[in-house]
Formats: sequence, structure tokens, C-alpha cells
Amino acid sequence: MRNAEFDREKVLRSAMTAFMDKGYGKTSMQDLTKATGLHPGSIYCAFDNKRGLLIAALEQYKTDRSAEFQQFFSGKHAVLVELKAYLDNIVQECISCEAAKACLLTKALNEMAQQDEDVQKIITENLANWQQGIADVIALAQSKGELSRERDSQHLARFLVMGIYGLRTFAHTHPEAETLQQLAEQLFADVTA
Amino acid sequence: MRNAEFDREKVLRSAMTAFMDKGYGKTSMQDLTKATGLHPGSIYCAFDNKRGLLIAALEQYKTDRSAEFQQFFSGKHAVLVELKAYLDNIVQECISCEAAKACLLTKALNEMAQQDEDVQKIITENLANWQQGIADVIALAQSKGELSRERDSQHLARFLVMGIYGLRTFAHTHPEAETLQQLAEQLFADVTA
DNA sequence: CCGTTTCTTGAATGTTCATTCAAGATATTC
DNA sequence: GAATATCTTGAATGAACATTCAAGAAACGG
Repeated sequence: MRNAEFDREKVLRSAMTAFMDKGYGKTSMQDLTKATGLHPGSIYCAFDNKRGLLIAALEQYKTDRSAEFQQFFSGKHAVLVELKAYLDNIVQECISCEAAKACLLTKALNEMAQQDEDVQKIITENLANWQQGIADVIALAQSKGELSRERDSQHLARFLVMGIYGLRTFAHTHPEAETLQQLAEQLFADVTA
Repeated sequence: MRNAEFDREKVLRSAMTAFMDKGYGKTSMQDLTKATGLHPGSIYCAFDNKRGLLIAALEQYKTDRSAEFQQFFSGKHAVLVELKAYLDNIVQECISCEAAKACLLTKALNEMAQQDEDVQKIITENLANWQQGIADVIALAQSKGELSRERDSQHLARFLVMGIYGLRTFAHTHPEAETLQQLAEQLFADVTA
């Protein structure tokens, strides 16, 4: 017996950022060995192939983002306050010039459109999950009386999610902080109006 | 002397759809020769290389989209009616399962992010141009009294453009017509409120 | 401390790809 | 209709790539 030497989570997070940097297609195996510190053989042993590494990285991404989501919506503050903080955080992500700027899910979604059915299914499920999380948060705000019940929480969540997708794309052309903050504020206002 | 045999516009439109189908990176030269009907040598003679073909296709895309824009905002109807029709058309594009589903600019923008500075500049300029077109339309609606002057036309245009970006990404996960139509309606309502 | 198992290493493999180029074809000019 | 200029053709080229595999290294069990 002998255990693997590498830290799976660290490897997957390195792969994540590599994929976010260049996209899946343009990230070469050489890039991945450099990023992860693993040799080709190890990657193929642990994840089957490049695609397997992407799938594993998506899995890790989901785990990490879920934990982050729970942090933001801990219930310590009013739901709408937490939601605003969550949006502000996304804006900050867009502003910082790091690779984390992009969301791995949307980046991969745009790239894989009508290419890899299985991967697309994984991504779509994760995004649907996230959207449902937002819907739950909105419903909670409604049940607490912070928000009118007039508009359906699912509808509001959809619109907010659409806005966040748009914000991320918009950031590619207009990386200015003020602009993005303003857009996020208007989006928040429209949803919570 | 001797003139080129191929129809430049047709070739560029074929290249456009090929690039929209698979993305720039995954579209091989073989794909492009098949799509355009041109042999490799001809492509290299006319456009330098694959990248040159993309740039030329982006140029053609800009021309085509500008003409389409003019058509939609001809002034035959109330500005807001024309704007609504324009949005509906985008929704239809998203619904149709064709390659045209995507916008070449946003597709390429997502792919080229922090990769090819020159191409990104071209795309960003085209998108800024389009956004200004929308802003002009909104300003016109304001000057005609169709829309309150309370909110700045530039701000409104930004928000609308962000929404359209988001709508296109959202369509990848939820291609249902009703959902997209509803989102577009809410977006229109929020902007013209 | 030996045998076994498992993991690591990185050069080798075969494929795919963008690009080139020399030969052939076709139009234009005189 | 010959000469010239330009365009077309598609096989050849070399680089980059994902993937494999056999040899080496390290841990574990007895």
C-alpha cells in the first residue's frame, strides 16, 4: 500500500484557476502539469484524462461555492442585507483582475455550448442549483416580510441570475468599478423593489 | 490580372457561423475550408491566417448587425415599440437552436478574454458602438416624450445591454421560449419604467 | 529486510492542427 | 495567341497536443 502524495483539493483548485484563465480548450496538458505540479501520468491515473480533471474541478468548484454561499446567507443579518453583500462580492470578483474574475461555470458553459453534453449537463445542474439557492433566499426574505410577495420568488431569482450573468460579461468590456457597482445596485433595486 | 473567384461576403458569413458554432479555438482550418468552400491556400492568401479570417468575419458581422439595427429603428413606429420588437427578435435568436443563437461578439469576447489583445479591442469597440446605438435610441425616446428623462440614457443603455448579455447566457441553460420571453419583458419593463 | 503493491516519472507515441509552397489553372494585356 | 500576372489547388511540413507506458521510487506487510 501507498497513499497518493498530492493534496487533491489543492490540485483541483489549481486546475480550476488554470481553466478559468485560458478556458478548457486552450489550457494544455503542459499548463496543467505546471499549475498542479503533477506529472501527466499522475493526472491520468487520478482523473482519467483532461476532461476528467475538468469534471473533478467542477465538482470542487461546486463544493467551494456552496460553502461560500452558506457563509453569505448565515442569517446573522437581514436577508436583503446579506443579498446585497453577496452581490457586492460578485462585483469585487469582476473588478479584481485575477483569473477568479470569471465564474468557472459560466466560462465553461459558454465554451462547451453544444459540444460536450455530459459536461454541459453537470454545469447546467450546478447553475440550476445555485439559482434555486437564490430563489430560496428571496422566498425567505418574503416570508420575513422584508420583501413583497407580489412577485414570484422563482421569477425574481431568474431575473437576478440573468443579471449576474450579464454583469460578468459586461465586466469584460467595462472593468471600471463604479460602472459595475452602479449596475449591481440597479439590479438589486429592480429585484427588491 | 485576374479577380478572385469567391464571394467575399458569403465566405465571411460562412466563417462567422463556423466560429459561432464551435468557437474560434475549436474551429479547425479543415472546418473552415469545408464551411467556406475555400482551400487553405486561398484563405491564407486572402486573410493571412485563421486569426485574420476571424478579424475579417468580425468586420462583416459588424456591418451586418449595423444594417439590421437600422432596420429595426427605422422610425416608422414609436421608438419604444421598435425597441420592444428588437428585444423580441433577440429572444427569437436565443430560442432558435441554430448556431446564430449566439452573438459572435459575446461568444468571442468570452473566449478571448485576456488572450488576444487586438481582437479583444476590436470586439470591445464593436460592442461599445452597439451600446451607444442603444443609448441613442433611448435618448430619442426621451426627446419624443415616450420615456421619462429622469434616468440617464447612457445608464439605461448599459443596464439593457447587461441584460441582453445575461439573456444570451441564460438561454444556454434554459432554452424555453416562455422563460426567455418573460425575462425580456421584465427587462424591457424595468428599463422603460 | 525482503517482497509486494502502489504511486511517480517523463520520454515516446500517434494524432491533429495551422501553415507553407510549388505546380497547375485561368484570366487579362498587348 | 503568346506573355504575364494572379489565383487555385492540395499535398507536405513541422509544431503542439493529449495520451500511454515501462521503468524507477517509495511505502507497507510480514
